[in-house]
Amino acid sequence: MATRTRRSQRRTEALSRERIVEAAVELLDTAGESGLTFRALTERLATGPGAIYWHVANKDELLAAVTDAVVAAAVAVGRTAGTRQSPPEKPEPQASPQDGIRGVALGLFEAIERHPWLATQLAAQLSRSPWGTVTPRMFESIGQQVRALDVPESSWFTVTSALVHYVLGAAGQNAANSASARALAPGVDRARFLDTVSTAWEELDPDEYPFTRAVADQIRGHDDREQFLAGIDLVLAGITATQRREPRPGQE
Amino acid sequence: MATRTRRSQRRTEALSRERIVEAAVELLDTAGESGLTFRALTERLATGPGAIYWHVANKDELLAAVTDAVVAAAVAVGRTAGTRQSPPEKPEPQASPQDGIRGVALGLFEAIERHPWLATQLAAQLSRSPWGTVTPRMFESIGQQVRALDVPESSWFTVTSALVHYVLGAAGQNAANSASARALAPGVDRARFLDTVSTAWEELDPDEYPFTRAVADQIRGHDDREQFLAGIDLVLAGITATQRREPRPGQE
DNA sequence: GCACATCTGGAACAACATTCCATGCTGGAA
DNA sequence: TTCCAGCATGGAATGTTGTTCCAGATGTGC
Repeated sequence: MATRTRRSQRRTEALSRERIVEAAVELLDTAGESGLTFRALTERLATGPGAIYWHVANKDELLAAVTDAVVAAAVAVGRTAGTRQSPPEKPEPQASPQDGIRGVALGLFEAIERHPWLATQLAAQLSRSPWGTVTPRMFESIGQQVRALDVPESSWFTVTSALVHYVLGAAGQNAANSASARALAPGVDRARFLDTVSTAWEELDPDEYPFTRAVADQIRGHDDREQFLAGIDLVLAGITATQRREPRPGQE
Repeated sequence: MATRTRRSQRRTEALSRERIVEAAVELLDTAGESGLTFRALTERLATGPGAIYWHVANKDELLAAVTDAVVAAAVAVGRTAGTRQSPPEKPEPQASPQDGIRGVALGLFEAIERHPWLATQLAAQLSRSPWGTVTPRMFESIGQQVRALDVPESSWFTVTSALVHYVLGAAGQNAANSASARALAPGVDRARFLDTVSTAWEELDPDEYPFTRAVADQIRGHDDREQFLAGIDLVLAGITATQRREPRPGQE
């Protein structure tokens, strides 16, 4: 607790909204959602609550800013078609729109994997102000790729919404997996964790859960990322299937 | 505040886990997520904290129980193919699996619409214990319909996951809409709310948000439920498109 | 060198989840 | 009936949280 060097540090590393957000992200990553408290923040930034409250209105606004910052970085990475830190000289010469969508989706997927708290926060932020700054960000990144498909403009909104919603739901669930896999077995491979889940599902009531028991074994070998992309491809296939036909099918 | 009749009521309406969960749901519905406090619970149940803690371990467990109860009711309704309170005598004679899936999805959709806090809680519960009691419930309801499609067994898990994930993401987002529409304009129609959002999107930076600005106008007339089902149909179309082909397409 | 708005941090406060414990109640045994 | 064991209860007390208040420090205009 460096209490004596504060005055000389004052303007050397001045407090700013960005520094607060940065510290909050680190706290969330290391200590989890319950680890982000104003007291921990003041200690980490060697300051007092008043200083923080001068830059952010309250905890909700801080969480919103944190979520927005991480999402912004995620879709920025995703926009370069999914390869992490690709050299910006030739940004994917003839990447298909499908690959672009996979890239953005994977960017969000990996962001949630890196920051497990992001799943909950995304849901919370979308509930609090659904049309805030985070929704347009994802909407824009995916929508730009949708526009590159041969989808009629009247369907842009619906199609993009479907993709965004799938990404949100899937990434959230998969982030939860990796989070508890990490918590349950820090060093052990996730195979052990998946095996536990699979066994638990196999022991469900046969009358109530026949289907879940039947697919329980498929959990064991599965790869989160592959399955996530398989879902994306499912939606993409649905898009091309329903948008390419001439006027409309008589009955589904 | 009936403080005097407590002793005679003691065993008349005994405290139970179910009564606590029921009261918690009502509190969440009327006062929002922040309205569910142990103090409010004790007042509503005319008891003390110790009595509640005798039945539930802590707030997290209470929230898990509450979420599970609401989800269980939702998929039970959805399983009867989407029509609310249909007479149980003839439960949908020749309903297609597609309609079954739409029914279960709509059941969850409407549950989140009725209980706006459910979206956040679902995300939180899935993050805390992803393979708890709520995931198998949704998985089973949708999976039983997937099995009725002509999908090969090897794809059951992937296909069902994709559907569940879309439902979670879409229902969460749409619940957020109706929630803030209600909060913003209690009596006014949601057209006014959608108009506000649309205008906000039209005023975004043209360089950063060209697509979002382009589709902003499509927000105005759109119906949450229709769009939700359109997304479901998109995934269903993708399923039939990719699963009906004989062995496998050479390249996507 | 002086005043001003900007910025800081410590102390104080209300609300919260949770724990503790003395007391009440109920169903069965004497 | 009377008693007792143990399930069940509710009020008081505790520690932590988000948030507010305010006296003072800091750097910038004169």
